[in-house]
Amino acid sequence: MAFKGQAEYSVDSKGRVAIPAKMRKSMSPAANETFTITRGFEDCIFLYPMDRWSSIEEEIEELSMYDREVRNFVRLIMRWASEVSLDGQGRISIPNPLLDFAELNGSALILGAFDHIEIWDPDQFDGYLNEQPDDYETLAESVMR
Amino acid sequence: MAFKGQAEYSVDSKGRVAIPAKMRKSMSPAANETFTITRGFEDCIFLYPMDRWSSIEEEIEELSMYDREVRNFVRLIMRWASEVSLDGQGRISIPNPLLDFAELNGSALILGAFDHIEIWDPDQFDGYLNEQPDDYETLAESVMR
DNA sequence: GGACAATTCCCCACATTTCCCCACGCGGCT
DNA sequence: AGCCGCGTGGGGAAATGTGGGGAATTGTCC
Repeated sequence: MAFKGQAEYSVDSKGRVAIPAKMRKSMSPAANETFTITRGFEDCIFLYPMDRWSSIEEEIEELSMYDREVRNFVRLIMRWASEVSLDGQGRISIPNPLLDFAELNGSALILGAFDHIEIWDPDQFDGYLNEQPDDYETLAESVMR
Repeated sequence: MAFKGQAEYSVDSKGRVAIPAKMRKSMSPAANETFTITRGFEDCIFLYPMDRWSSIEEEIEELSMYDREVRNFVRLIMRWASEVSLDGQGRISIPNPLLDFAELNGSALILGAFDHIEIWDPDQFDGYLNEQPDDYETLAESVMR
């Protein structure tokens, strides 16, 4: 089941954020209430359920560490990655480095994004939207063919 | 399980550095809390769990020592290599030659890098990042196809 | 070959951080 | 109106990183 929807929740003083109940329910039991959280593209945080993440790891495993670009990429993706599990209240705690990276302070925008969940600082997301040259209709044309 | 995450820890006067608990836990028991530590690529130190290292040794074994380049490479990689084990507090001690090579003094950046752990001097790593021409998004496109 | 010095290894103790559990309040559903 | 689910906040206990001391080992010099 794909992740859908959005919510704006608070980030408490310990760096914890609630994951919307609807998204929690659309996770496979195989994920064991556990995510791999890492740096996303464009200033946000990605949250992959464990079962989905393991297929990404398989892709990375195919790469050759003797290639400079590969090393660079692996350093960037793995450096920010860590495993996080839901606590009894359905929250995760975001590691400090990622809090800084995404410039989260006080509140967070949680987005369902098909195979993963994204966490944005609300202001950063506004900025991102304004930067995009193409509107929804144009994008659909070029992406969906 | 792959190595993930980053941490900035201190290198004490005896050349000891703690390995983050999360990385220790993602090691196979077959590694027996032992690493092969050696010179890495791009001014850092590589730390391979024993079980992973033995597969690298198998790769090297396939190479022909009658090839000049092979001899050269083998000298470079094996010269710096040594076995280190975790002490009771989850630390390793870094051999002096490698401390000098990586220009470590006082603090170290520990990076999870999938099949190995990297140890950087924080300033060196900053420099490395700044040298890279491509950003994360561009790298991902070209590396992950 | 033996004694000394230096280094390495292992163990213990402390301070901080992280993790897990419990309690409250708001809102929607029955 | 009452109940249950959901997001929010805080406190206590265990785990984690840091520093230092003493014993065993190694290498060196006489």
